[in-house]
Amino acid sequence: MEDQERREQALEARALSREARAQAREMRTRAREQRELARERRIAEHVSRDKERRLTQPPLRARGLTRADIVDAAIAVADAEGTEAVTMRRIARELGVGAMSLYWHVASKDELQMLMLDAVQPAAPELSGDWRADLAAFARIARQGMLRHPWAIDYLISGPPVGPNDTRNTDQLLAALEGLSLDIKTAAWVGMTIATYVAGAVLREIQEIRWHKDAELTLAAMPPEEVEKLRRQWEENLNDPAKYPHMARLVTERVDPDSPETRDERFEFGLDVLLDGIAARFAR
Amino acid sequence: MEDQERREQALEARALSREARAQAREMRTRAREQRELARERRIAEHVSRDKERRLTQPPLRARGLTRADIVDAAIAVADAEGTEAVTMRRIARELGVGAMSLYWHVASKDELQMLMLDAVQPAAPELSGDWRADLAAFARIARQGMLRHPWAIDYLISGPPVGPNDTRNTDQLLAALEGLSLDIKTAAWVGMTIATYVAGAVLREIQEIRWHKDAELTLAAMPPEEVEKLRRQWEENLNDPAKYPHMARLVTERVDPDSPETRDERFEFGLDVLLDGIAARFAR
DNA sequence: ACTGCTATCGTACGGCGTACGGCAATAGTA
DNA sequence: TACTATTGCCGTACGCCGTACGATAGCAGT
Repeated sequence: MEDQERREQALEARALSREARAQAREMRTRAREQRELARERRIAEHVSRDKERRLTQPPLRARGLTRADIVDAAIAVADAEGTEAVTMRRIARELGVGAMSLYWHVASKDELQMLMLDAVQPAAPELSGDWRADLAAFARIARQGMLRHPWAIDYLISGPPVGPNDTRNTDQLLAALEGLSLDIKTAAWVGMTIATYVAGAVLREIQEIRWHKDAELTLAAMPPEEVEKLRRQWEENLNDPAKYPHMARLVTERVDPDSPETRDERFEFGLDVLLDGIAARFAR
Repeated sequence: MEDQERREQALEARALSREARAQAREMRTRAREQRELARERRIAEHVSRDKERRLTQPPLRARGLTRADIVDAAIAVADAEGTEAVTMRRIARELGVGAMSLYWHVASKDELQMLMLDAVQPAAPELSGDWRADLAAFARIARQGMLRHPWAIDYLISGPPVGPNDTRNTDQLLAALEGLSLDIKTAAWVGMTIATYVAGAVLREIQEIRWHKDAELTLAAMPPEEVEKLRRQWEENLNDPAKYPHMARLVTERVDPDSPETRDERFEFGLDVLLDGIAARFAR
């Protein structure tokens, strides 16, 4: 076990004193309250649209429940409130039916998640014939699709790797690669490499976004002098040239590699580098 | 909403008949049983090692519970049985203490997950000075670390993006990039691109592994003629040149892009392409 | 009038995270 | 030595979760 030592080293922090503990708990509670407030605000935005939909369509009970209804409702809940809010009971309430009624149409929550995931796969782009442009368009669309439904990444991990829409997109991706006239195996691998980069980028970005939002709320719940102290501490920690000689340069030159403003730019940067690599190796 | 039509199209499947439904349920139950059997077998493998550890160390109650004990136990459970098995009650049982005792040492399950994640970050490799070799070594170690603890990906999404070990590794990654003598921002972005590729690869691979295992168990629980029918159906579906003209080539040429045997090779392929891109753009 | 199928739902079970308050052991102080 | 405060641990309870099971009510075919 070579990481044994590192583990212990990472956990040397001792238990806090009782009052520090109580204070921390209070802060957490406050942060949670902030989060819930934000959630409610977010829901309020969605509510009008939902109500409209409810009014312009015939009442559900008249025309009967369908799989599509359930999936739509689940997606709406996930979009508005995130994965944790997606429960069978909640979806049923949203549709005005009993919780167990859903199980007539879907076998389990897992199956529902699969259906949700496949339902939000964006359509592949039109192909121009320029492999590089097409591949880039592919990557952008896939990324945008995932960022529009950030909850999807939570299900991506547990579900099966392909649904029908996913299959069609993969096929289109292979089509885009025809311009390079590779053998089919190499083409599949190149396509997979692009998809891999996109998946990683989306993963990182969603993680960033969530953490950013969370940190904001937590900070909002703290007294300003605490915030200032924390910021200073954080900066000093990173700026310690003995511990992190290279990270220090980032701080002193005021470069924030995780800045939200450069998110798109960073994605394009990596994508470009990757396409360069493909071109260098395969373009005739 | 441009994906509205696709969603409906993807969900046109009608409700199943009663007996098909019952049969499907039975199959699911059988598959679950298989899964549980496999889980128990897996646990049995781990149990001896754990017992040994339990015996060679002083009993916990004598020396008192620590954060590190809790994190270790949680990691052990996660390694043996996956994320779902990691519950506060279970960890406590594993340690021979009450469930609520854990909360003296960790603030919440979320904090525990963060600690687990940081604890299994592998150490960065020694640097050779050859940027390309160093970057590749980095990527390989990061990947291996995650594959050794496949549950980590589940927590990666929800947790904050950095812990102490992660910070140190990032610093080392920047160090490896010094050979290219880039400005710090570009270096950070290049490093991030590598990390992104690795994250995506790990995500895909773990997804693949899980699905593979799951499919195996499901198939094992089905009568052989059912299996054969399913396989034939699946192949015909993919082989339909009208629907998936390019996927068909994969089937006819007997290329399986998701084959477990080529997992390492595929990772190296993409990594190589990416490094080519970096070299093409930045190597002097 | 009777039968059987479709769709819906109420109840209940076991498990989850964790708030809260109590308790024993220990340490600090007079 | 006696008293007190702190630390570490834990039993109970609450409100969630997914979902098994069986009971309907409406409807179609005979």
